[in-house]
Amino acid sequence: MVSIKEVARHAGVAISTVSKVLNGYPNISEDTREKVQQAIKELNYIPNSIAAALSSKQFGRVALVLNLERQTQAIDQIFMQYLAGALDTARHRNIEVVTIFTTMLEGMSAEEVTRYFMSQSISGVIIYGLSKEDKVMQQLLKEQNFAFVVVDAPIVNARTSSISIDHEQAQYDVAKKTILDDKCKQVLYIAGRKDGYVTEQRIRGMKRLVEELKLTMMVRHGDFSELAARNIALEYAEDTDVVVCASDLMAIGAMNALIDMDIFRPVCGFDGITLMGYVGKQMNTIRQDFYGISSRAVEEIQRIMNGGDGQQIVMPHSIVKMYYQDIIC
Amino acid sequence: MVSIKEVARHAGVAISTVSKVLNGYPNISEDTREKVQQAIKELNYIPNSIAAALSSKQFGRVALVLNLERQTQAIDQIFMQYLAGALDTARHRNIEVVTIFTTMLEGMSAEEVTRYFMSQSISGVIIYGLSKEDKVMQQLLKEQNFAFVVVDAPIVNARTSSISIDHEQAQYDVAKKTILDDKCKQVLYIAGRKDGYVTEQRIRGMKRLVEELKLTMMVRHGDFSELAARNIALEYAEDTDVVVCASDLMAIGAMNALIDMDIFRPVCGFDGITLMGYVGKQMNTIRQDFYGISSRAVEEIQRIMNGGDGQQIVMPHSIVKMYYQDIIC
DNA sequence: CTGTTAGCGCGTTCAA
DNA sequence: TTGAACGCGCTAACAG
Repeated sequence: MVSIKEVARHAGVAISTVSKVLNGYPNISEDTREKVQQAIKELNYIPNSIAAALSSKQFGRVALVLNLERQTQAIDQIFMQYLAGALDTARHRNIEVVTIFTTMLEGMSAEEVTRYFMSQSISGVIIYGLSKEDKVMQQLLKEQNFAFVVVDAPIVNARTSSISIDHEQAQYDVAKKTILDDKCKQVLYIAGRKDGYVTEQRIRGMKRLVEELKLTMMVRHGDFSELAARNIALEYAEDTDVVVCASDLMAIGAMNALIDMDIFRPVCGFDGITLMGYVGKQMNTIRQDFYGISSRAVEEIQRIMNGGDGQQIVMPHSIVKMYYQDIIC
Repeated sequence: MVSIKEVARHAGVAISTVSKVLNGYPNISEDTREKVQQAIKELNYIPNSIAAALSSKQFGRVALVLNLERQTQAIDQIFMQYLAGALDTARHRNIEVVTIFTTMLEGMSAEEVTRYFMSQSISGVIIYGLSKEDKVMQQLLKEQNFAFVVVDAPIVNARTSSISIDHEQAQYDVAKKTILDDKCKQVLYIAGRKDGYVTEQRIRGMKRLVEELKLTMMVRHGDFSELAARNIALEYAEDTDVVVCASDLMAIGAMNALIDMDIFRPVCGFDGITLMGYVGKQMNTIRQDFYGISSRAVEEIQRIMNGGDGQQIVMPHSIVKMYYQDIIC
């Protein structure tokens, strides 16, 4: 492997001069700059980013921590988008990224995870799909040994930023559109897991809407499970005008239940995943730009790693109507 | 950040002694070993893996290159399983891994990609979803500058191993089971993309079966697209007894077509993705252990990085019958 | 504008 | 069995 030293010798300059050219420092004459570039080309020199990191003490790698839920495999699409957004942006900004699934961290204490991160020179962590019950991550967030960005969880402190759409408003918007289109009065709301961060926010959105439009609402927790939503719909949908679901997957479950019951009710979902198209019906849903959120998260983690304060970031959302043709064309 | 130097001072020994203890060298007295361990604990010392890599010149990171297709978003599940398998195993074996999407490499020449990999100290590459048309990757494979493991493509050379199930046999197996169950004679086979590596292998499996059971077969290319498969089924399914598809997604398209046509034909798929359950019907499909394949791929890349020769690895497959209840419970 | 020097944190001889 | 010394490839003062 050809090193900076050989380049320097070949170009007849000092090592540091080569380094300066490499890193675009000022105060280098056009003349020597070209000589160095020439030598680099001729020797096919490739800088060693590891050595550079060690020397500059600019470690600062970023861990992408993905908390995959067992039951919702079908929505891997969301995590894939998150990954794509983060990896693309990190590459663009020259940030080293380590992909980590929480399954790999199972059985480790907060301290062990900290040590692991540190040994990997990780100084920033982006968490996707954080659960309230994840004691270890909660502990890490409290200790503030790293810079954090938490996606879809409203945690903010000196070293932690939160990023997500406005779930309260989004749930309000999509339900309102669905309800007004069909002049509904009685709402069945199938919410997410009781301990989920976004669950409460979305319920608040629904309550605001119910008050505003003078509706009645029944709330049941479907735990983001298709089957649970299906059973809830089977039990309660008949007596209501519309079924609002806190996730696309639950909307699909509810829709299937309605088909089995042979009754029609408007249904709306939340996420905008491709899978929605496979049910063959059309539904309103909230579209989130997962790629963009994750891309933004990387920019934000960099800011915090550089000493910036944690803050809350709200991303825009939109309502889309998804149906079969949208998907397969 | 506490370094090895401080540990040495704290323990009253030399730096090299600490290093030896750390790396489990022999010829260290039990006495000093304990002293060092003690100091490590007290100072909460965390080894810096980057510096260790630089010093030992043991870089050897592994790139996971994921070639995501635009049209098949619904099967992100497969890539997620691949990722999980590779990441888990890499962590277990203490191999550094870099996750890369081919979209990040678009517009780069083979040489640029080589330089990029080298600057990242990447010496092994695992490729998922390789396309025959990917000139850059094909070039890299030819140049053999890195160790390679290619998943689902039959490429083997001195520095490249191939790993996959036996697609010929798997296609044969699942079709045979489906056909024998219903005593079919006329087969509609919806194959994958014409230039796909696995497409030919699976067609061979079908041909063998057709000969053996004295069937007639019509082959059409559905390009792994749900819509294309749907259209093919609409056009030809009526005149056949059974529809065999080279992917689950196409099986879903065919199944939906059959429902629209209001006729019944047994359908079988290939992949075993969760999504299969959402069509609400039961189908045979090939189940691949994506996690296990990827895990094995990491072991293999390590072997090749250590100088082993490329080889072909065949993983086992199985047939499963998937239906709604399997998925949501 | 350029070169010299001193590390970054660690692994690895080679003497002692 | 231990430790001093060197070097991995590079960056960052500082001096010239």
